[in-house]
Amino acid sequence: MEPTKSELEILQVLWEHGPSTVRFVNDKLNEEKRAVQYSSTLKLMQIMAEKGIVIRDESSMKHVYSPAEAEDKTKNALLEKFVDSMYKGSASNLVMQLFGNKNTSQEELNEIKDFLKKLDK
Amino acid sequence: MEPTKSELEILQVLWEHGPSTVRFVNDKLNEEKRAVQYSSTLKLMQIMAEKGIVIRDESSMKHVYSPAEAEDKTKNALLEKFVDSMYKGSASNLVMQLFGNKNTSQEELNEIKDFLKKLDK
DNA sequence: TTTTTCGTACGAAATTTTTCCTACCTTTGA
DNA sequence: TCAAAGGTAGGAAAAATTTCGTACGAAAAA
Repeated sequence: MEPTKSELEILQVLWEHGPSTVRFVNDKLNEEKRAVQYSSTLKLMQIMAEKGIVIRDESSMKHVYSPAEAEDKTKNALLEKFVDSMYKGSASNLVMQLFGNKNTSQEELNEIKDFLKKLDK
Repeated sequence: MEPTKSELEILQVLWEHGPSTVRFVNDKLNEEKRAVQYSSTLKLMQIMAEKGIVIRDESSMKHVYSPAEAEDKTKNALLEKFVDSMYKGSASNLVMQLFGNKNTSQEELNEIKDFLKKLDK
């Protein structure tokens, strides 16, 4: 299913740090993103568990949550949706946009070029 | 400002077809996306005008709406946000994900190659 | 002229998403 | 033992987004 904006933030913590408790995720959000109450994070993660976006291990009192799907799979789906809606499905258009964007560093651009060259072999 | 999901759909019609009336946009949405009432599209476009996302020409009775910002500028901003949140700001990671995905075709790759050649000149 | 069609304005409802209060249970430590 | 700290559950409210009914005016057609 489709994670909402806030749900995505939580997924990102789980991706980065692995299976986590609500307390841990909430702390990270407060450190890295924005102020949010513990009970809000709890509620959201409960909803995500209901939706099947995350899996909850209840064996210990402190429930441990993990992403239900692999990071890559979810990201691919979101990326594809983004490309579809923003670039009519054309990945090359997206890349061209990236190269036209002055915020993309030269270093990044070189990495991309190298990567594409290798792919071509 | 940040367009919402529905607002983005409207922007896309405006980008593709140029300055348009509500009627026109609503027709396109119904053809290309999903059923939606005229008054809903009208309301949304009015809100977008208030927010400054689009500009409204009221000189004729049929108001004509255009995007307030260039398509590229808006898309760059959204792309950057996407890269930041999903790939920690690494555009090359995004590209790798894109082409690690089996759905991206050889044709797409060739387009990019051509594009890069031209860039190099 | 009169009716019908097509436009905008606006308020309010519906839906989705987010936030947090409160109750209550378990564990910890004084 | 028993208070304090820390956990979950659940409901409800708040906020954001989306949808649409209705009123009303202008233009076009009959």
